[in-house]
Amino acid sequence: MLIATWNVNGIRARIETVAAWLKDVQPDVLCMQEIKTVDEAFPRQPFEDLGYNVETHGQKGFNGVAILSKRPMEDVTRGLPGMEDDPQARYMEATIPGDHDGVVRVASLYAPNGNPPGTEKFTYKLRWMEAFEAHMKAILKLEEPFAAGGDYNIIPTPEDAEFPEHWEGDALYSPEARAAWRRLLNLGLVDALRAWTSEPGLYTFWDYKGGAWQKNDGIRIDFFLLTPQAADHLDGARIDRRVRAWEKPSDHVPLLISLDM
DNA sequence: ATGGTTGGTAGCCAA
Repeated sequence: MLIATWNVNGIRARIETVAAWLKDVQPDVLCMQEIKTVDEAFPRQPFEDLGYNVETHGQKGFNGVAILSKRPMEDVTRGLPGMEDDPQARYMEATIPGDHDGVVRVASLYAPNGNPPGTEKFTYKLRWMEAFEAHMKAILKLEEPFAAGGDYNIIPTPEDAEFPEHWEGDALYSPEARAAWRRLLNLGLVDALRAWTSEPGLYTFWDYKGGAWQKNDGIRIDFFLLTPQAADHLDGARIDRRVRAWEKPSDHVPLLISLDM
């Protein structure tokens, strides 16, 4: 089964782009971030018309995540455990049956940006990552297939940026954020794209500003982290950078994984 | 060279 994650930067501004991409690639599941709308205003119809079930966890104006799935979803949960008082909509999960007899639980997450460092936004980013790490510890104990897809807002290594020097002093490249990422890997979670390929220059985000796309000033900040039981089924991972050159693009592009299940 | 695009909103705000 093909599972994708894509920070769409406003679903109401991206209906045609996302629908065209779904028609072309036909993923079984799409995790979306930054839908930037309340659930009631999410444009469900165009995606239901393409054969997708739609579950959302939105808020007014900012943030917001969603999961689209061709197969019906079960046990949908909204909000990150340990962050129950958080008004920002950044996390949801759903259980999705595979093509055969397997089942995978999927998370769609939008981790805080955290800029600028040294502010409340930065401490919120670190607090959110701590809660996510604690939740992943609990997930790993279940020893079940689990795929956490989304915008982690972390540049883990210099190899994850075309110009790492551009990101010195940025929250995404801060020692604290990178340490949070390493702790997730040290728990035993697998970076799906890196498990599949060691190809350099793989990025998922190019800023709208300063002609970043034209200069290939990209960073890899969108990921699928897999439990070992999900990684056992991994039989492909790729970034679809074509869409960054489309009309009215998001500043992020889709990341896809294929699970043989 | 504290920059300069986009989306959603009425906060120049967040990214």
